[in-house]
Amino acid sequence: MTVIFSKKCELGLQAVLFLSAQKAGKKFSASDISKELDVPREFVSKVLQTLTGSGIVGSQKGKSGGFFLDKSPEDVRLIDIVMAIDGLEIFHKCVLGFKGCSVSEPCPVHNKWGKLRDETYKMLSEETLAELRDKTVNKINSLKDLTSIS
Amino acid sequence: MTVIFSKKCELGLQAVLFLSAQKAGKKFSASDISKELDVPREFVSKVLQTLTGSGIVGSQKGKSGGFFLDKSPEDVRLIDIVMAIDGLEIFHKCVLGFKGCSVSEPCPVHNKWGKLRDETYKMLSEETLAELRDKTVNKINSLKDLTSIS
DNA sequence: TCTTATTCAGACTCATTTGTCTGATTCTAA
DNA sequence: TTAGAATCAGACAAATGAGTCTGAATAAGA
Repeated sequence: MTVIFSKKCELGLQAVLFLSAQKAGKKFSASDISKELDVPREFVSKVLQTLTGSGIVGSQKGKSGGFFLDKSPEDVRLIDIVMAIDGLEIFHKCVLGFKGCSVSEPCPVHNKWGKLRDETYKMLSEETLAELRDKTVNKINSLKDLTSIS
Repeated sequence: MTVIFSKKCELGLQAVLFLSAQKAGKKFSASDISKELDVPREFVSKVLQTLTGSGIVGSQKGKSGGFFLDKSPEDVRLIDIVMAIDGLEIFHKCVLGFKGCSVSEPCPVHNKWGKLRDETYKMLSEETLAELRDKTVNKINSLKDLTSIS
């Protein structure tokens, strides 16, 4: 069970954050990323394919190829990745699953959730990867420690 | 795709809210509830079975039996239903899916999500079914309109 | 007591999501 | 130009969760 996003989306977010923490333009194979994030190689490959389609990530085939961030970190926000993989549906549905939930026919938590939902959206859209860089680098480094311990 | 909770949980929340909007102690068959909420009869039955196990809902077998709210609405909160069906796992996991996410090794949105997560928990736990009653009754009535139109 | 309506419980099927494999493609370097 | 190394892309398989079915149990009412 995931919190909000699908596994695919979680991995997409992690992979892009990983790339944004590296030297700009450097390429990483699906294997590299798979080791860093401790997830199956092919799954990385598949998710990054999706992001390649939306222009966030680039890929180069052939020897010494790999995946890389294809946009400037100033131009990418977490919400872009969510949009590319899961879409924005979750920001438009009733948290209790009621049909026809709206301002005029609100569910018992409509207003409260509306506020939280908007803040979640804001959390994902107000900072760019560039602005998140320091935090990202710290987290990525801590992952290395995790895998070297185990 | 659901927002946060599983379909089972969404239906459980809706069914309990439905029961809490009715005359106390009145029994409803899975069919009744299924028609009201426009979901499959057997699915209602299955989800309410789960809630029967945790004592929130009661059931009576045999003719003129059915499901009913087995606790006073003052004693039930939405979080109780979430707990019984999905558990509290989502309140303890990293929203980006990072392994080992914690205060000492936070992900880039750790603090922001922590706040939103706590407020979500609060949304589900600060009001009882009794306190939500007016809002619930309104919503349940609007559902009737929906089905009668279609 | 007997019939009928109804739930319960668990086995089952179906759909979706997650994860894996393979062949074709592409690039590098000799 | 050719061989080798690596990715891409899409087909495939497995796992999970959603939803359905059936038979046994149970209670009400005739």
